[in-house]
Amino acid sequence: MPELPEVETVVRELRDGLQGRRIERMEALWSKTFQNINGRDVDGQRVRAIGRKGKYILLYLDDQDMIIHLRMSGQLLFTGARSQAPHKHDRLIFDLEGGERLVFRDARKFGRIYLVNEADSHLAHVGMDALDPRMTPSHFRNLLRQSRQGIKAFLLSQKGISGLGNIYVDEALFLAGIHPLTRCVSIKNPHELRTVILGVLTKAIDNMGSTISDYRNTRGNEGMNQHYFYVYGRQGLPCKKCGAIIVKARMAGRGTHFCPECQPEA
DNA sequence: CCAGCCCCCTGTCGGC
DNA sequence: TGCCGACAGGGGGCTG
Repeated sequence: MPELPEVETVVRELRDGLQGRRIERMEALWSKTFQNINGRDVDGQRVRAIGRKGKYILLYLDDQDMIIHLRMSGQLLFTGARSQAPHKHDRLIFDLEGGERLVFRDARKFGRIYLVNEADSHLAHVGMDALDPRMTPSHFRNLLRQSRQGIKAFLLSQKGISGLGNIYVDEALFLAGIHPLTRCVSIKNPHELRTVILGVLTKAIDNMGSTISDYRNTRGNEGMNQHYFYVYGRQGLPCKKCGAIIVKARMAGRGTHFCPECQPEA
């Protein structure tokens, strides 16, 4: 479900509603969700700071770091009253000081929450965040030079650059006029692709993310960016640039949407 | 190294 | 209506 813009939207809301507050008690309703690496517990700890790397949410607690990945259907929701019974899909409950409650809801049970000593070292294998200022034009160009993968597979891999998923890869490649199977090395204008990626992600953040079915922000609201897609989910409809019919095909293991005219095969 | 599977799960939708 | 397969914003593991 959530890619960088959806995760960033949630992170900004958590900075508002969770940062600086104490977790009085955590309750696990589905044991697989919570992966406790070092065996300690979070009860009584304060959330000192909140960060993000790619699609990972980082909670810096007093003594440990918590890493949250929503995967396909995970949601973090402020639900208010503690008296109400848990929702069918609630996997983890955080009772916060002051009486409010933060719930991790996840229909498909793919989401994971890790308690680790240091988040940053734990995520060292994840590529640089797409919006990191160090993702300069020359750095991005070098990443493309070093990979022999197709561009869609590379951007989805989270190696080198992290945060893009199936929606925003398809949208960015369309706007850059690049066929999804183009080899990274063969991309003529990496600078332009990087610029397009930044534009696609920041516009989606401005629109509070994209909701296809499951994504909600921490208040349970849908995003708005799904109303502005060029290709994602638009198979069979005319291209907004040239009028050709948008095609959906399986590429890099995922449903892939593109315009055969605007994104010719290399 | 890379592409292509499978798996982890549940819900939804289209076809018959 | 009901059943059944395909598919879904992700990612880890395995094989060829």
